[in-house]
Amino acid sequence: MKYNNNLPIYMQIMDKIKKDIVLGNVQPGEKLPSTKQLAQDSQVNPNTIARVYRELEREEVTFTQRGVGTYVTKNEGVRKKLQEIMAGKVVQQFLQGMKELGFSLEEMQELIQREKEKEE
Amino acid sequence: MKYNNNLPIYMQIMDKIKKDIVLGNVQPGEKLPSTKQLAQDSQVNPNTIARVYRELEREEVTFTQRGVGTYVTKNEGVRKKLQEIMAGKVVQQFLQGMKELGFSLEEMQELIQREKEKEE
Amino acid sequence: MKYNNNLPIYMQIMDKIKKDIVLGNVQPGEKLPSTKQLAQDSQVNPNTIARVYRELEREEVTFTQRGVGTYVTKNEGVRKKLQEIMAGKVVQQFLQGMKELGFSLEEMQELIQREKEKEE
Amino acid sequence: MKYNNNLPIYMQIMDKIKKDIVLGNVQPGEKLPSTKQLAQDSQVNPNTIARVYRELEREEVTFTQRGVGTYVTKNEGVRKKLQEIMAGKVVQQFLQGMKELGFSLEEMQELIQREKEKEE
DNA sequence: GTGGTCTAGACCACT
DNA sequence: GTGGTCTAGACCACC
Repeated sequence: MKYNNNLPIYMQIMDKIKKDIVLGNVQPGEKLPSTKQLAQDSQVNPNTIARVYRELEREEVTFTQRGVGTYVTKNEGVRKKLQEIMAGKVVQQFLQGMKELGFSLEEMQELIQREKEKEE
Repeated sequence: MKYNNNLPIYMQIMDKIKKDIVLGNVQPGEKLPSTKQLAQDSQVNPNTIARVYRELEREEVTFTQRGVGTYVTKNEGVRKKLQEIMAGKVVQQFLQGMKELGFSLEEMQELIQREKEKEE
Repeated sequence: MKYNNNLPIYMQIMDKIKKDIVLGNVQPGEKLPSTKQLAQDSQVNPNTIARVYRELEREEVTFTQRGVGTYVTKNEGVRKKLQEIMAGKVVQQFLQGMKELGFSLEEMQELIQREKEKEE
Repeated sequence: MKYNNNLPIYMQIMDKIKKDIVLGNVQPGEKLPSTKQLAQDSQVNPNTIARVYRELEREEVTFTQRGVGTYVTKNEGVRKKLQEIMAGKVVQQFLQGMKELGFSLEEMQELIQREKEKEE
């Protein structure tokens, strides 16, 4: 058994940016902070941020204009797509965690239903 | 921003043991491996395992006989209680994660429903 | 026969702190010395003090602010409660010790009474 | 602060023997076990037991006949005297402990009284 | 600077 | 051989 499964920092920052896109905190086409700026804000090495932007571009979430900056892709579908992917991860984690505790899908539904009733 | 949300090793191992109890992999009253044994198996320092067993005893999940070993509590209710507590945590994590992505409880229900249909 | 009835160091230090709270030497809400400071003062390893503060927090005698310090709980009732618990222990030890010497409760009362008269 | 205040083993064994005399488990004039025998029973070095008997003799609790054995003193008063001395220690410990917790002698009396009522 | 965790290795008490 | 305690020293996260 290994007991250190932390996500690398660059992935955590990527997730944070994606979440901001999903929630509309940053809009399609909007400029993201400079590498140096974000490095300072996140208390992280600029190389790490460079990697963040490189990977985001590879995933076609952002695009980069050399000497100018990094922008959120203008493709409007990106929001929806990101939301689905990230939600999928959360759902899978939930399903796995509950299955490991011996719960069936029906029981999971009931638990969510109970939350709904609690909210009312 | 926080870029480290890992549980400490001793808690991860506690969770692993609790999960084993919930699933019936270890029965009430059954002896758990010795600290040194589990330390070796888990590639972890014996002190860390000592802490695991100390905290589990505090939570009345196990009991300890000095010079003999650590045993799962004989109280049959423990299984049920642990299941509820641990499931509660997984559910809360799910709810929070999905809310952060802008999902409503209804949408979460639909996603689980879709999983159910996938399974059939 | 057992020839070692010493409390572990960490418990002795816990008792010392509790006693200080009971006597008002430290007030509710007051900051306790840092682990490293107290470790130096007590000529004890910082890990041992860490355990002291961890257990005190578990008993809700103190609370901890990560990166700031450890404080006596603000709940005013703590003083009274601690006093009762600790006095109970002293009384039980007394009762047991005297019973082992063949004294009755009446005789114990007389001895305390004699102390009272001595004082006057 | 020092946190190791264990009584030396030889004193603990002396106390045990005195307690037995007080309670009449061994009678005045009765023979005590041999050094070797008691050493084995107590899992202790024979030199330690030799010291026990030497000190008990010095306190005139026992007397020794060379080549024969060690005996409880025939003086009938010894029982009473030992009881008083040992009880005095227990009482002093109690008084000090309670004073450190801020209790008055009256309050101590009340607590003992409460024990008496509990017993009935 | 604070507390929190972990390792390495030691010694002790109990069986 | 078991768990319980302690030390020494290290690294991390938070403020």
